[in-house]
Amino acid sequence: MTDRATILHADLDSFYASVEQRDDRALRGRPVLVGGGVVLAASYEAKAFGVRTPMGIAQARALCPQAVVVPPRMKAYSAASKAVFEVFRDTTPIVEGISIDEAFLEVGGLERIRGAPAGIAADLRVRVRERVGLPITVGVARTKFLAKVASGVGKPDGLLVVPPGGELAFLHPLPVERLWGVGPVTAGKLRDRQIRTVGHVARIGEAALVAILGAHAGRHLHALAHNRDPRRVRVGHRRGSIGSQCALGRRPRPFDEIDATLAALVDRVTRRMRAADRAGRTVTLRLRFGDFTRATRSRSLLKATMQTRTILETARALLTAARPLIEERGLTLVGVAVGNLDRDGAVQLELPFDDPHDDSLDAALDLVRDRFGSSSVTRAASLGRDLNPSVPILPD
DNA sequence: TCTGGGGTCCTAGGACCC
DNA sequence: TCTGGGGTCCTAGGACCC
Repeated sequence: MTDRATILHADLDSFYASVEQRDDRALRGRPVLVGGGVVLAASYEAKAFGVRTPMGIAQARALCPQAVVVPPRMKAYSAASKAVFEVFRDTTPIVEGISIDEAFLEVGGLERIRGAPAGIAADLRVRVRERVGLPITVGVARTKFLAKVASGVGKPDGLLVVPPGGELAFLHPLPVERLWGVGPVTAGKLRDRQIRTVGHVARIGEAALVAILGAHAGRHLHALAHNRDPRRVRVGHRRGSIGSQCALGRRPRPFDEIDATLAALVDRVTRRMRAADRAGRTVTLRLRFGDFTRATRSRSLLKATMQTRTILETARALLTAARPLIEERGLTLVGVAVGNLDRDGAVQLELPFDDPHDDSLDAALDLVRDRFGSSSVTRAASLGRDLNPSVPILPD
């Protein structure tokens, strides 16, 4: 970690609702809900009434009867997102998109050209407002995690810089729910033990946290509570799966109808795969039942494909196998996803090492991990006696 | 007035391999 | 024949994110 706060987390405020207010004057200053069955986005005027996502539209209307409900216009949102990301990339080449409406930006090393991070962040907010017409909040900190927390605290339409040295004073009074990765289940486990603030998480020690949450989550949370987060801003992320799902409602459906829905989902997914030029090898069928339990069934093919026929055949086989479960519990949601997407553009480096336990191999791997991100680097082969060690680099 | 649609990452057991 | 370490891939489930 450097001694300067150079990581920006930029997060559009109530993104879908803001786009609707931008495009329709009549909606400005009024509570706006975007959604069909549930609220996908609520404007701050609506949030003031306690509306949250994802809440049923009916419940949201009850809280805020004067709200205007508009159906989502995904094309408008993705166009707005593209325009905002252009502003991001005009600011710095090191942009890591997290979702349609947020990204990390690394602005260290831009001092000479664009000035200090706080100024860059302020400019960024102005330019997003001028060029795209949307409010955005930016958090600035030394770590990704803290920049994200800062933008959350700084909302709406704000800028919050956490100065180096002031991190723990900022972080520790916050409720644990503010930590990235703490959802309802984890928060509940902590609350059961009277742990409510980040400061408390930091004090109780790693071993205790591991005992409560398990090895990975415990260590991770402990590190975050001390603002230890070595992750760098990464460019060139590629997703690992493409999927589509469809809620069916509570009404029982004949199996034929479910099968037809599955075919439509597979068609949608394979179209998107072809548009993105990504083939995948693992087909996953996602099911949700009347009692809200879930099940997934998956099968891996020998070879990656984007062919509708192959993927549909596989998905159908999974659906047929799950038929007894469906008839027993009643299906309320069906989805299909194709994962294990091929990593084209993979580079394979063959590095000869006489001694398989040579530390320099690990050093080389660390170097590559630092450049490309740890999840995109794997060893091709284990370093057994008679193997030819090689290191593939897979930018994802 | 019960809960959308798109994803990510982690865990854990079993099969299989050297 | 038995034992062991070290590893990969597959499948299913679960928590979490926006």
